[in-house]
Amino acid sequence: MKELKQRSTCPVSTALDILGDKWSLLILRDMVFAGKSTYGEFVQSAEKIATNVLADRLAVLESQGILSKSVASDKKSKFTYRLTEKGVDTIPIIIALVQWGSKHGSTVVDPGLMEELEAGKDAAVERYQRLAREKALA
Amino acid sequence: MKELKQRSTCPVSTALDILGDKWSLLILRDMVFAGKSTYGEFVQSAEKIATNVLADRLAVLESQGILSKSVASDKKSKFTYRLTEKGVDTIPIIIALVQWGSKHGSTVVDPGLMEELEAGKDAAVERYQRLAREKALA
DNA sequence: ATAAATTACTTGCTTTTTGCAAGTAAAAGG
DNA sequence: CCTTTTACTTGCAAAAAGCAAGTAATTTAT
Repeated sequence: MKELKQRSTCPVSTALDILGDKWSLLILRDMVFAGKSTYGEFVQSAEKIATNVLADRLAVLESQGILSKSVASDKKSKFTYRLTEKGVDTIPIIIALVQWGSKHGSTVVDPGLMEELEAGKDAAVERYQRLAREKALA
Repeated sequence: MKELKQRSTCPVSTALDILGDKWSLLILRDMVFAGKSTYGEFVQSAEKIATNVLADRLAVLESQGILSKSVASDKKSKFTYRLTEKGVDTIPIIIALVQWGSKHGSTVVDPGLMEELEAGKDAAVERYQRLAREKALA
């Protein structure tokens, strides 16, 4: 397991020590909103993550118990990454980022998601968490 | 001003392009929870930010309209940083990080804040946003 | 059976970001 | 004045991220 440097015992700080890099939360976003689960799918994202960085981030997220890695059902040369409960618990963070980004950035937002968020953020969070848990069991 | 590199038009991505570095959200945390407002106060945080990085982050956050800089009321060699409305809107992100960090990290959490969050997250968010707006007017 | 394609990486090198220690400069206080 | 406060800047080292290419175990196609 890769040892993590903790800057302090503040919860915000420890959360950022794990998730506060340039890519981790974008990988989690792809899992939550795009249903991605493989290395090959993550590589294809719009933001163009470098393959060595992706491999490193996946290893850290797995070692931190945020996602689990298992051999895919169809091929044994393929791996499936799924959110653990600790990973599912990051969804409120990601939703908060969606809201801030869509309000203040020059962004293109899925209208369906926007509508759902306006109708009620907590309900949206719970729905995506439920979906992620269902996937994890599949 | 400093031009920001945008990786994509996804709201999560654009939010992280601005806030997703090692220090910005910790500076905002200090403003929201510790009521800090000056360079000297930010430097003293438990996580020990380097002074050049602090200066750079403050400049970026100001140029992005997340905080405003003004001469302090007492001394003109002192500056006061305050959250703008765009900055106040980051509070839900910070609260989400507090919740995740306190649930999953080895952290020390203010019991009063924990209790308030358990009683209702939205109410806590609104209270801290109200406090930040009051400060901004002072 | 074998050659080509898929899948998930690794390796070596460059660039960017962060970290560290010291120095500067204007203003305030004694 | 002379010292302290306040907010930085500078120069260099270390760590993280970016880029292009290469490797290796399957899996599919011929």
